[in-house]
Amino acid sequence: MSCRKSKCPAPFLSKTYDLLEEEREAERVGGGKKKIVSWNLEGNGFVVWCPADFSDLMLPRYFKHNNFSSFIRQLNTYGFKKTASKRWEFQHEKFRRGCRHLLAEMRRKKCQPSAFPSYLKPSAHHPPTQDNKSIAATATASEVLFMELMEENKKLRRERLELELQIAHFKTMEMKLLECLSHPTPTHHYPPSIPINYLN
Amino acid sequence: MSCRKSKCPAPFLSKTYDLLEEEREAERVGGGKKKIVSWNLEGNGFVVWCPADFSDLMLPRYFKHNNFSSFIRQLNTYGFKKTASKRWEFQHEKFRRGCRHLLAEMRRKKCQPSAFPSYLKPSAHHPPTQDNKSIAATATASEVLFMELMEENKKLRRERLELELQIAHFKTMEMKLLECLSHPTPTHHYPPSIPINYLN
DNA sequence: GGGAATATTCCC
DNA sequence: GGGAATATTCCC
Repeated sequence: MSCRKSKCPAPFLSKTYDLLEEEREAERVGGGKKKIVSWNLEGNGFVVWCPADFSDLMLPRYFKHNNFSSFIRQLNTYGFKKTASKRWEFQHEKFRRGCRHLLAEMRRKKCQPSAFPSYLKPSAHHPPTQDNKSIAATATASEVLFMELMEENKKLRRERLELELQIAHFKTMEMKLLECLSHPTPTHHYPPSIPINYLN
Repeated sequence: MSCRKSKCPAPFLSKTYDLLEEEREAERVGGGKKKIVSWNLEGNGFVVWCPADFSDLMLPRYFKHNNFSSFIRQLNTYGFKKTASKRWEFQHEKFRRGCRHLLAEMRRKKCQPSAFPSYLKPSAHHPPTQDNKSIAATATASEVLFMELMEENKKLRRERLELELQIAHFKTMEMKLLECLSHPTPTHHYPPSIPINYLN
């Protein structure tokens, strides 16, 4: 148990909180600019309004990367939940506007103990051994069904996240392209950052 | 066992090797400047001649930090030995000038796996949960769980379909917009079929 | 969304 | 020099 843990919140949490406060202040004084990220209305969570700008402009100032998915990985590690289907809103019981002191109570998830021992979970990394073949043989049909459902569930969540990320990319591109069309220049070039690979 | 591990060396090793080769090349063509880091005479190790410049100028170009001690921590992790008392010289059996292929054989030191699963080890981070208090749930409880899983599964499939449809729309729009950009007309109108609602 | 490998930091 | 926590990446 490190001394740091008992006193101060994990750097990830402080930084995320700082970043929201900074944006709030910037909005208060500067106004005008479009919102990139902010506390939600109730102050019990936050919304990343523009993942592209958030990743490019804010992440590198607080973290050692500019990957939205790495940021999300951290949120999950600390137990945040995505709480809206159509926007990037995240909540955690202890993550509230005005309650910086609660951050110190938030805990990183460890690999949590599963009801099913790991050798029963299907995985490419655990080729069947003599041991778990015979154990699996004793599993009831409903247990097998249950595990299959769990696997499919996991897969679906994964796929959803991937699709959502793709959509975020599209939205960004879309805006850039519309920008180009609404401010025409004599010679047109393609905007530089179009991930053409999404087009087929 | 990840696919990466069998084929290519750890990023840390490639980057350290690259950095030495880059310096060697720079010295060959440019000459003049004082040496910051280089292979040793025998080519079976390397020397950081100027840790300050090395940290400020080279580390950030290859890694996500500029701390000499983090670099050394990595060297130790991969089994390098400090081989001189008065200068920062490091050697590893498989790290030799001209032998990039040997890097793939170098292995990170592991913290050796414990015989006990992590959830059996005493830890402040694992307060007993409903799950692990009664692994053998009652028939009704597991039935409820099962139904919940099925429901969530159905919801996820629905969501996935929706997201995929959105993406299909985006792809179509994308092509239309690119079309517009590549055949400019004197007066620009927005193409008619852009679902603006996707943009916020 | 999360497991697991690697990277970085912190601390002894 | 290395154990261990946290951060970042990669992959399912």
